[in-house]
Amino acid sequence: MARPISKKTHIETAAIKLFSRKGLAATTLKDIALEAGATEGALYRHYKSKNSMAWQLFSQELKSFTDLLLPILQSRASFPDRLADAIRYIYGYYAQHPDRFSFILLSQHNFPEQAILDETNNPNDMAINFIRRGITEGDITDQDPVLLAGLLMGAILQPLIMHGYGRLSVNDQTVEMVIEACQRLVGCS
Amino acid sequence: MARPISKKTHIETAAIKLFSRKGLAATTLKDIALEAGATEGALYRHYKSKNSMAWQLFSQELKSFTDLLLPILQSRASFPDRLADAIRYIYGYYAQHPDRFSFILLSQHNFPEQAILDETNNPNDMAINFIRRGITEGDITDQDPVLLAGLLMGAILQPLIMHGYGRLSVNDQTVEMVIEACQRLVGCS
DNA sequence: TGTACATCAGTGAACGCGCGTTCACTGATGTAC
DNA sequence: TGTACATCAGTGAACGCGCGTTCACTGATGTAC
Repeated sequence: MARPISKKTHIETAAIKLFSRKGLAATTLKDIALEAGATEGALYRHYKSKNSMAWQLFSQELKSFTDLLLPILQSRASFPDRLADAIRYIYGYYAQHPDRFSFILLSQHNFPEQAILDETNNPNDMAINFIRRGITEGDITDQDPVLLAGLLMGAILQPLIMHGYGRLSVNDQTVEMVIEACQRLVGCS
Repeated sequence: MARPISKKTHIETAAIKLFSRKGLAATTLKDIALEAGATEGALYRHYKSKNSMAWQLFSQELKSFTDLLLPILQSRASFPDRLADAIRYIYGYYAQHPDRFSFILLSQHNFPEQAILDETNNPNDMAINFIRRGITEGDITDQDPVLLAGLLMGAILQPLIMHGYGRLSVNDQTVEMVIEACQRLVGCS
């Protein structure tokens, strides 16, 4: 018999799934242990505490998401293409890992004090720098990059949130429409 | 001496403030009582339970927000003007009542089962109907109204979320830039 | 006008449950010799 | 090769704290007569 999947993996999958649906505070260790087929004690073989587990999972998931997004935003492609590629990547990531993506999205504001992420991991800063470069290189008109990044991120993410709550179906055609709308929004096409 | 403000008002203000900052699950009745200058028992003179209090506050706050938004969306003004007026109203409401607005925004997904709001109170449906009318009356090109409503709501709300976390300052000029960006987004100008 | 009673917001101590956390123990696996 | 020991993921019972909730009581206000 092949080596079975470790309990740690089960615990992480279960935790991310439950955190993404019920939120950090409303998810209990009992919930997680039950979903993972483990005991509550097993959790403490791998994590110091519930909060430290949540934070550890959050930063590892965020890193795995941003590690591939950053090179897209920084590539040599044209501005509209970079924007389109980024949106395709985000929607593809969500389609493949809905729980992991929702977990990042919903937990991002739950770590008040430790929230000192460097610029290469923080999606906010990544978006702002992306817009800044677009302005510098003359692809979009000069305006507040922080505001434009906010408008853009909201437009990109809200349809995914609505999909998560069953209010919107998302397919390849949807993604292309999101791309067109976002290109209009930033005024680059 | 004038009649003092009732404890109930203090409790409601405190609850909304704390709920909007820490979330429903992470806010305790002790927190609320402390902030309101009341005792935990006092809470049960006005509400059946913590959850019922949260739900009652949420629907009353949502109603007070949407009661003025709906007529703007349904007015006889041109489509771009209705959109601009709606955004000015939303940003004005946030400026006047940041806690109440954030409470609506952050709590909207915390009531899974009772979430049967009618179309006149549900901001999602209001936005969709607004877009639908724009399409019907030929102000914007025919496309999925649910998706476009999502893109629009995301773009409008995200800058306010960023303001709440201190990442963006918002003034009258900002609002006008949001309006222009949203008009480009829906493609109506 | 004063007196007796009803109402009700608010108090503060107490309760019990569920939560995160601890800990002695088990059993499987790896390692030294 | 077999034996003795170390390591460590996982167990499950137990613990104590903090939470939402209850309740007997208080005191102020309104009302009937």
